[in-house]
Amino acid sequence: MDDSEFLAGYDPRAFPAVAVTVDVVALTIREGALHVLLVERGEQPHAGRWALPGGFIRPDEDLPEAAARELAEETGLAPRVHIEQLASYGAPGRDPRMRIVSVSYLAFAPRLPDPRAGSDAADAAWRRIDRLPELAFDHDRILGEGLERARAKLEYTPLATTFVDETFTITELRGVYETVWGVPLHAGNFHRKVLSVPGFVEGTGQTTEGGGTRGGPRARLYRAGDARLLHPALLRPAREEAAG
Amino acid sequence: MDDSEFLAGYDPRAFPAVAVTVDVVALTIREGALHVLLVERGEQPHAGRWALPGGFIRPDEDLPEAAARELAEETGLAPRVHIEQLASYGAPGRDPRMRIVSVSYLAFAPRLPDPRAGSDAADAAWRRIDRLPELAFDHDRILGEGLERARAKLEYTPLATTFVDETFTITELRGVYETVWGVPLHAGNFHRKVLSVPGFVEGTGQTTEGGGTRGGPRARLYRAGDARLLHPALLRPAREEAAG
DNA sequence: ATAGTTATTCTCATAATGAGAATGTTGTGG
DNA sequence: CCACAACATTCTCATTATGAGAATAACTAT
Repeated sequence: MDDSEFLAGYDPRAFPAVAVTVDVVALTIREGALHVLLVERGEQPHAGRWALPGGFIRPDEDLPEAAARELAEETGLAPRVHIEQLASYGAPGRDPRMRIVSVSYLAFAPRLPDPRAGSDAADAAWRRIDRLPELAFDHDRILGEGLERARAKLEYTPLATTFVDETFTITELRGVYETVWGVPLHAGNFHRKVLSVPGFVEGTGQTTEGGGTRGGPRARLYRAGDARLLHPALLRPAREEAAG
Repeated sequence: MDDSEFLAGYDPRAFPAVAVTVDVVALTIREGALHVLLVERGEQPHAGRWALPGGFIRPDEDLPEAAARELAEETGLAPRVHIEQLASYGAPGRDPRMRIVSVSYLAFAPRLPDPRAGSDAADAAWRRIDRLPELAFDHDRILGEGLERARAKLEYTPLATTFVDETFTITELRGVYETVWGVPLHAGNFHRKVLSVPGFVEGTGQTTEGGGTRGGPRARLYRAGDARLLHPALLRPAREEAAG
């Protein structure tokens, strides 16, 4: 196999230009619904279509920095934002301009302010996950994988706490699970579970000022605990699905 | 913030060259120990050091194809190899030659043949995970993340079956878990668990030719079932660890 | 006050796990 | 050929985790 061995030694500088971008799937909860940050493209290709915020990495910038910058450009970097790498995409034709490899990031954040459009975007907005237009490039796929990652991460990490305020009630936390997973959870069992997992939440000794708008007792306030992983995990209710 | 908005619109073609490589963390089990495929670098930088197999992507090639090609160049592409994307790394100084963004892949395979060195490698070999030299570039970190991913994936997917032959005994499967996790498992409980998870394995109706070399009954043979996920998962024994 | 809401705690049945042991088969060494 | 050790497989029993429903009590609005 001289041929393949020769090609393996190919000179990298002889390659056509490859550009690397980061794209961010930023999720937050607003008005009880899961939202993703989108920008309306102002330039070709796909001008006028909505897309994930993102852009080219800079020469002196590491990947996570680039992701944080892109997010900050639209939202003003909020405190307590969790960012993690999602996946990379590099199919030859995914961007018509040139060969682009995109590294995607997933961000969870508590109620963020309304975004403002960056320079290359016509508009930027938080959009409900369940009412989305078709996105530019392969961003539908990236968003889909980000959502699945987010849903899975709620199971075995305490990241749900990054969607709520510094202190929160068990019911608010349950609301995060319910809106991200899209299923109702048993209030009593959820309560028992959250309090039984070591390091998930810790009590503050305080309660809400008053009951809910429609009544009910004051709820105790908690803050995030120091666990990085939930043991045992808080699993999604089993879907019926057959094998496959 | 005109400044940041201006920079966000930066022309990508004005960027210094970025090269994209794929690196593969290929794992297999040989003689009861977990091994990773490494190549000894024949060229600068890091000539003489061991590294993960990898190389530059080609212009017409998608990322997963590039990973499969790199793996095949060293091992001759074996059947039943599972490959999945791991993560990407792009810190500005990680390769002294130029800005390189590396997309890493994780591969699981049953007993693969001895590798042969590719054109740019002085040597290639399966090396025991527990007796490794310090690797070139940031490959120690990539390998570490690959190992953790592999250990986690055994918990909730049937991927352990990709480390064994087409048909296998429950004890062989248990051996995979024990060597990847590095802990002994209770034979009886493991047996019960594997057979109780729907779609994990299916019986072939056959047994091994004879008992083990030191005695014991013939073991039943199984093949991988059609489940993609294990429900409920087969969790690692809880480590004692305090919170954190 | 009264009814409707909701946080929190309980109870009870069932599922899943960890540990240890029993049962029966098979290879090895007398 | 026989006793024994090794090992696959099955069981038992205690403990833990989960799902469902209900009880208790603290609040708001009427």
